Amino acid sequence: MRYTGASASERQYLPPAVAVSVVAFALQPPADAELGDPGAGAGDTTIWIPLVRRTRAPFLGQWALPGGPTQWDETLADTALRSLHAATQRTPGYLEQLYSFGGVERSAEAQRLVTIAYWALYGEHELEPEVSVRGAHGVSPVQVPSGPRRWDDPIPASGLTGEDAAAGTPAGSVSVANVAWFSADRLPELAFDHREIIDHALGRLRAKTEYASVAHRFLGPVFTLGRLRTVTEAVLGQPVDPANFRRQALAQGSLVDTGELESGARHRPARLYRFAEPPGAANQPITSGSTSARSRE
Amino acid sequence: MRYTGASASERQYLPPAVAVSVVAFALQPPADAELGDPGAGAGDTTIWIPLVRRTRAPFLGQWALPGGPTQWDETLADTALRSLHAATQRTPGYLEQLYSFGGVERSAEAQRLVTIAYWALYGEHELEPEVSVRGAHGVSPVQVPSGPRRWDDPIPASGLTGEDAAAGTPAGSVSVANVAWFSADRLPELAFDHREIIDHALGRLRAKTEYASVAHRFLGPVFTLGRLRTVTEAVLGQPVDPANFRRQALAQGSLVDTGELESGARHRPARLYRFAEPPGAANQPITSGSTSARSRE
DNA sequence: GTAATAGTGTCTCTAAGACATTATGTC
DNA sequence: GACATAATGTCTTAGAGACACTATTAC
Repeated sequence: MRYTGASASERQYLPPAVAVSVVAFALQPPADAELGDPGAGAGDTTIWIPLVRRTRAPFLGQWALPGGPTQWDETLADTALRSLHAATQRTPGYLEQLYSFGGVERSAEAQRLVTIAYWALYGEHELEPEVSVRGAHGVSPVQVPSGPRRWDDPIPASGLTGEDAAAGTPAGSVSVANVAWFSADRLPELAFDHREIIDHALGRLRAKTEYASVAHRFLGPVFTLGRLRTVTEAVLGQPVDPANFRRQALAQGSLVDTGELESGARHRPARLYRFAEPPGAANQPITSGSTSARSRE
Repeated sequence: MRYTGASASERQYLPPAVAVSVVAFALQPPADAELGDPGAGAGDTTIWIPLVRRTRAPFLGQWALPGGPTQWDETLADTALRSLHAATQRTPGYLEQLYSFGGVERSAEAQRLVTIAYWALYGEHELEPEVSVRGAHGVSPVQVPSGPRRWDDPIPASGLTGEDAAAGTPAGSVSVANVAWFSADRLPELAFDHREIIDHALGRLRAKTEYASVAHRFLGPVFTLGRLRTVTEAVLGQPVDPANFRRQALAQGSLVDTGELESGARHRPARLYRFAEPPGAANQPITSGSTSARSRE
C-alpha cells in the first residue's frame, strides 16, 4: 500500500502527504559544524541557520531547509524535531509552529503536499555535541510554547527536506557532510520557496513581542544582561543602547536576579539572571514520547 | 482505494488525513440566520460566529466549527472557503490561516488527522443572501493576506466539521437547519477542542496590530469613523474614546477621505472614508480557481 | 430650542531613546 | 595606573489616554 506511481485517475483518492520544514536559529554555529561561508567568522553579530544540501531532483545540489515527511505515529512537532536532529545531531531548546502551506501540487509526484513550517532555537548549551548514551538521538527537554498556541511533541530517523515527503520511502538520507551553517545575512540561493520561509521566520523572530520573550533561549540557564543584549543585537542586526536595554529588560518583570556575579572578565563583574517562566506556562519541559496536552483527536 | 477500515498494521503506511476548521466572525448575524441564543439581540456590541451542529459521533448533537476534509484538487484555503460556504451560504471577504494541529490520532478512526484552522471575516455586504446566478456557490472576491504570510484559494461541496475528515466519503452533509450564529460572549459547549481554537482566533483578532488593519473588513467599502470605532468596540468588548480613536485611526495613514458625507442621521453628518490598501498588497482580490501566487510545489 | 454624534484642542502621564556619570573588576 | 563593561541617573520627545469644548445635522 504505497502511493508512489499512482496514476492521475487514482490521485483524487489520495490524501495529501504531510511534511515539515524547520528554520533553526543559533547565536553561533556549533564548534564542529561546517560553515557555508568560510569567509564569515563566528562573531556574535549575526544569527546562524543550518541548511542541508539536496541530494535529489528538483534543485539537486542546492541548499534547503531541514525537513521531512511525518510518520504515522508522530506528531508534527515530533517530525520537526526528528528531521532537525537528523541534520544537526542536536535537539533545540525551543520549537514553535510558523505556517502551513497547502498548494495544489504541480510537480511530477503522485501526491499533493502539505508542508508545515516550524522555527526552532538552539541555546548555547544545546550546541555542544550530544553524548550518545541513550538511543538513536538525544532526549534533552524541549520547550514548546503553551498559551494560545498549541503543538505536539519529539522521536527518531533520517533527514531530507520537506519536499521529499511525497516519496513514501525515506530513502536518500542526508549525510552530515551535506549540512552546513549559514549566517542569516549571507544565505546562499535556496531550493523551493525556502528563502521566503526563512524571511518569514526572521520577521517573527524580530517582532518585538517575540524577541523580548525568546532572546534568553539563545543562552544558557543563567546569563548577564550584557549577553542578553548581545543576543538582541544579533537578532535585530543593529546596536542597542545598554542603559535603555537594561531598563526595559528589567521592567519586563521576567528576569530574576540570581544574586551571583560573573567573574573572570577584565571589567566589573555582572549580575547573573535567570528567566522566570510566566505563571501559566508551568515550565514543563516536553520529552520524547510524552503524552501531555495532546489536546486533539 | 479508500482508507476506512484499515487495520492497525496497515496504519503506518497511511498518510494523515488533512482537514480544516474555520472560525468566521461577523459584526451581525445574517438577517435570515438562526440564532443560537434567542435571548441575545443583534446589537453592535459583540461579535458573531457561525457554528454547525454535529450529526455524527463523537460529540453528536453538539456545536462545532464549520470545516471538512481537503479534496485532492483544492488548496487549504479552498477547503476553508468551501466548507464555510456550505454552512453559511456566504463567502467571506477575508480569510487567514491560524494554526495547524497534528496530534497523533487516538480515536477509532483508521487514520491520523492533521487539522489546519482558519479564521474568516464577513463584511456587512457579504451577509446579504447570495444571488445564486452562477454555479453551486458564490464567486465573490476573497481577500487573502499577502506579505510574509501565504496561502492558497476557493471551490464547492458539503459541510461537516474538520474532525469528520478521516472518513473518506463526505457523507452526512449538514443541512442549513443545523447551523446557527452565536455571540462570541455566549458560546455553547463545543465539540473537540474548538473552544480553544475560537479563543485563539479571538486573541489574534483582538491583538492591536491585527484589529487595526482588519476592522474595516467588517464594514462595506466606505464607512464613517464612528462605524469603524463601533467595530473596534465590538472586537475589544469595551468602549473606546471617540477623540483618541479618531486621532489614531487617521495617524495610521491607511484611511482615505472620500470627500463624501453620510446624511440622514439625526446629527451632524460624518465624513466617509475608504481603506487604502498598503502599496505592496496590490489590492488584488482572489477569485475561485485563480492561479496567482501559488508559490509551492 | 433639544438630542445626538462629528470633530478639535489640550492636558497629563508613561515610556522610549540619547547620553552623561559613577562603579568595579582585570591587566 | 589604563581599560572595559556594569550599573545608575537625567533630559527630551512621542504617543496614549482623559476629557473639555465646538460644530452641524434631524427633530
